Amino acid sequence: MPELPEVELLRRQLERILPGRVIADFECRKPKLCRLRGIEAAGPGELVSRMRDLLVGRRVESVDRRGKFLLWGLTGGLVLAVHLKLAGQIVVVGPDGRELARGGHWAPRPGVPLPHRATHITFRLDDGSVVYLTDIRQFARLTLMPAGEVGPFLREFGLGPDGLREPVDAERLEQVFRRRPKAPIKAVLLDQAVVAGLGNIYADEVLFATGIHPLRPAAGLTRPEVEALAAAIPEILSRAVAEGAGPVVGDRAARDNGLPEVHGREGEPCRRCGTPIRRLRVGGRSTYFCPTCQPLSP
DNA sequence: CATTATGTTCTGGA
DNA sequence: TTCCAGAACATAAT
Repeated sequence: MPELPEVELLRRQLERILPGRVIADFECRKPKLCRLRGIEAAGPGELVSRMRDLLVGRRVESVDRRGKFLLWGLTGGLVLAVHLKLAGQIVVVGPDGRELARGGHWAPRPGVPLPHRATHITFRLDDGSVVYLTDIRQFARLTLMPAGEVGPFLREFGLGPDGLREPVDAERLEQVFRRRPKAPIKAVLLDQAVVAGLGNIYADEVLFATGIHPLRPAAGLTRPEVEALAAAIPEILSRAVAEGAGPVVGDRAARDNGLPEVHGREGEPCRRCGTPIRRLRVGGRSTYFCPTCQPLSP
């Protein structure tokens, strides 16, 4: 998905729109995107209608975030957890047809009329505005559950501390790293148990900022390197939020001066030393780094 | 046609 | 048994 910064930016938009609104209708054309948790199981054929019955008439009270999950607090003690995964997108259109919010990944691009053919879920609100969830790859997930289930639900994903709201503890990082003797640090940073919210782009950014080669075994990092990582993670994530995050948004000038500094810049000169940025594959993901600033041996 | 894509989970082999 | 790389998920853009 969208990584933490983009989810946070979307959360801030939704927080100005959704709270106070009542869900007037809910439609879903792809039942597999929907889940119920801690609520009496319905047959697969009844899942969407059950979910609709539970959602319609409820007021949104809050829009929270944990890692890459958006958490909509609803009246009656229910919470809707939304995960956009790789390609999910939320667009809110006001009663007058004007766009009020947009966040998530690519298709459909701005200007493409909604609902798009990949718009699988639609919420109609009591003031006439509409929330569209579009996902060209159908990986996004909506889970409706009682508020008491949120803790266990997130625990099942092994979510670690949120990369933005809690300081990252170097001590704990070191412990987690020691349990992965051979895994490259880049792969370990993608594990949401380490820091919830880091994804492929910002894992690269954090390693560049700290001068650590992505293939270094996590367990082999020195204490000062782990401390540098712990400091860099919240710093980079909050900077990304401040800059408006994401290579998809942002104009050319922002891209030249702001984040991302290495990700997606193969062949471009490193901003610090001028060496061409290189790309390799780690854990199946494209990984960008500066071979000079991020040496393989410390 | 081949490659790539901001995420997560499962499988199978070492 | 633990750990890790790769495949799978489903589709579009380049």
